[in-house]
Amino acid sequence: MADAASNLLKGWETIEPTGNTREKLLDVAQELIQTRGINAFSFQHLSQAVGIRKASVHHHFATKADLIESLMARYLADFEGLTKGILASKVNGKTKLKRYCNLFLETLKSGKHEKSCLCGMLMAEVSSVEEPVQNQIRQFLRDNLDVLESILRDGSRDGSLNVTLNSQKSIKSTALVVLSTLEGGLLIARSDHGPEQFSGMVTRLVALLSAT
Amino acid sequence: MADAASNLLKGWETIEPTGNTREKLLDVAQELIQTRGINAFSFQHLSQAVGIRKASVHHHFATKADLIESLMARYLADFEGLTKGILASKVNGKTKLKRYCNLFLETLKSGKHEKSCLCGMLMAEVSSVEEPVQNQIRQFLRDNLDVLESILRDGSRDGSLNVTLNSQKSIKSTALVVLSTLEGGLLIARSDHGPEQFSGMVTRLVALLSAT
DNA sequence: CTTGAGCTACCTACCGATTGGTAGGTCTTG
DNA sequence: CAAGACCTACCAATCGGTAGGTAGCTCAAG
Repeated sequence: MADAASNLLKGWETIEPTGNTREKLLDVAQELIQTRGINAFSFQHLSQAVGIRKASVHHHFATKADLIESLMARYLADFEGLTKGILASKVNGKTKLKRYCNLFLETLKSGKHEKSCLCGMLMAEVSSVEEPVQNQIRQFLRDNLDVLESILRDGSRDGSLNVTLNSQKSIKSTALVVLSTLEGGLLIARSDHGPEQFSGMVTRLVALLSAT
Repeated sequence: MADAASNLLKGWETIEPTGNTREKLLDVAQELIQTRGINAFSFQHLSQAVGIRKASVHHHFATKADLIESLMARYLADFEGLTKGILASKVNGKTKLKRYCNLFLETLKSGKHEKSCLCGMLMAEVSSVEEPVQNQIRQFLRDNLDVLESILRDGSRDGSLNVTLNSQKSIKSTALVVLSTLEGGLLIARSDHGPEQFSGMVTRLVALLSAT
């Protein structure tokens, strides 16, 4: 590592298309935040993991707030793509609900260490993020509650889920129960008995909402 | 249950609580962790809030890990007292469940800023705490799941709650769903629409588990 | 074809502030 | 006088961030 000069020269031969470093920084930052949290990761860790110097990270993201905002924007877009895929699939509501829950399970299982939802981690440390990111968090919640509401409505219509639809408030509350369960379940499973525990919980949650 | 404070002492001749400074330190630390998280509070903040110097905090708690361990020990004991009171009360299971959920609502509403569950915050930042505290977290989870299981069993017996009891695994999973919902709901409500939102979610959760 | 301005991406070296923690002294009280 | 509680003064490490420089690429003007 001491011969940074030769690293520099040899590095350029195998340089890849621009934009790659920035994405890699976001990838590592996301993994670090999902495993450790926002206040337990630093530009130092980030730079070491990616293989560039700390100051170079600032070239891509001026401040930590900028980094997190960019990261959340990407996360929101990714999640929206995944949920749209589920909503568009031609299966009944119960199956859609299962698939939606599996997004969280996959998050927990992916990577070397057990990860939580990025937005869940930011919610826990919400007092440490700037206002733009707080708005992004609320956006994530609104998006997901809308998706869940849609799924619950589908399931109620096709008879696979049992949700009382007479009250507009009721279905929104049910969506909130589901999202809360998934977010809380991730945190608990990560500290306790891992993906298996989470998976069992999801099964029970879906059963609670299923038609008898 | 062993008092963690006595672990710091060679002998156990000083069981009696020392001056209230120590308790005040724990109070402030708990409030800071519940609002900001473990990595966003420092001995500096703590000393300023209590009105003593930073070095004096170290007189009461040698390290940050010691502080958190003592804090969690107190929290576990407090929570156990509260839940025992609920379990012992002569009301039906559904009412017990409502009262249990209200413990979390009260946590959210208490204090100047909106607070989450201490254990929920530690779960989010679990990678930043030492092994003894990780064990305390798991203890908290086990205690609460046992309490919930007991409540659900009561409600099933007296007919106020509708939980399929044929499977031992089912009732444990249901307890986990409830705890996850409460922990996740605290985080969401704190970032979104506050105690009202949480309260509405709890109402829906109880309804989902109620006898038709 | 060459030159050089301007760009991106990265670097070394530094900044003040804050972190958790320690050494050692002072004051009070039983 | 012993011990608990609190103090001042310090430490190395790390934090987010900045200043200023360099290597390679692109592209237009001479």
